[in-house]
Amino acid sequence: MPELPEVETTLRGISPHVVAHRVTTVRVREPRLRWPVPPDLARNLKGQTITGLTRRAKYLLFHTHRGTMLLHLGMSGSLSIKPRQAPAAKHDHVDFILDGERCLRFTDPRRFGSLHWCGQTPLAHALLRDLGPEPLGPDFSGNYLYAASRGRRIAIKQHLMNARIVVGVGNIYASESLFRAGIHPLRSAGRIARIRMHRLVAEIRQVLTEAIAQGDTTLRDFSVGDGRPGYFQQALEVYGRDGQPCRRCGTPIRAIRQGQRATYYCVTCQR
DNA sequence: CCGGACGCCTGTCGGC
DNA sequence: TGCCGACAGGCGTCCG
Repeated sequence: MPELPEVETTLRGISPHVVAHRVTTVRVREPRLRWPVPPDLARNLKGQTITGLTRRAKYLLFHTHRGTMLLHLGMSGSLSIKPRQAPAAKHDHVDFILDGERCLRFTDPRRFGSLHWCGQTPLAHALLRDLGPEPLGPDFSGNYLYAASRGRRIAIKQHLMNARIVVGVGNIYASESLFRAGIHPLRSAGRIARIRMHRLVAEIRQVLTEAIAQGDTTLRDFSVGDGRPGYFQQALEVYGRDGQPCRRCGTPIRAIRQGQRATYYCVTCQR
């Protein structure tokens, strides 16, 4: 399910229910996620107050005085806030009881998500250590992306989805931002001019920002975890529009495969 | 170092 | 209707 905007929306939705609240019980029904849920996770977290909730790439970081829990939603994961005694459905794998009252529930049909426990320096964790800059942060600039693309023969679309280059640009927004920037997804990263990289970075930031804003709107209309929109019903320009006319020029949108992932683009608007 | 392929899972959908 | 393969928004790991 989640690309970065969905993760950010999840963070904003659950934050008020989680931050400054105490985890009184951890219930792991299914430890077989992408990696086994650490056996000591419950012991470490139990009794701790969540002092802060942050995000790095698509990981959510639950901070406590004893350490930090990392949570990744994988492709089909979601978090919801439920009453303490809410009956568990099929893919409800982990419950965190908060103040003995409410329940933060992790649901994930495909079990590509994961939970980790790490110490006081979570950013040093192996999964976070080598990640590139945040797409909405100050370090992600046209100059940076240009420099990070020198000598790279890989297609720009796959380059954007490389978390060592920049985090949080998933399959949907890679296609969408390349369309907005007028860049062909198959073009070699190393053969894109600096000025076009500036444009591309601006479009990535713009499309992610719009999606997050839409998430905020959605949050106002639906409480966290009635599981409402899986992903944003945003007006996507190319993603999933194979054969439909380009909104800009009318040429049918084309679908191809790049590294086992679907790519959508307009042959006329993107060069 | 780089780039490409694989695999972890379940659910859904289209075609026959 | 039932079966079967393809595919799904991620990403760490392995291999050449």
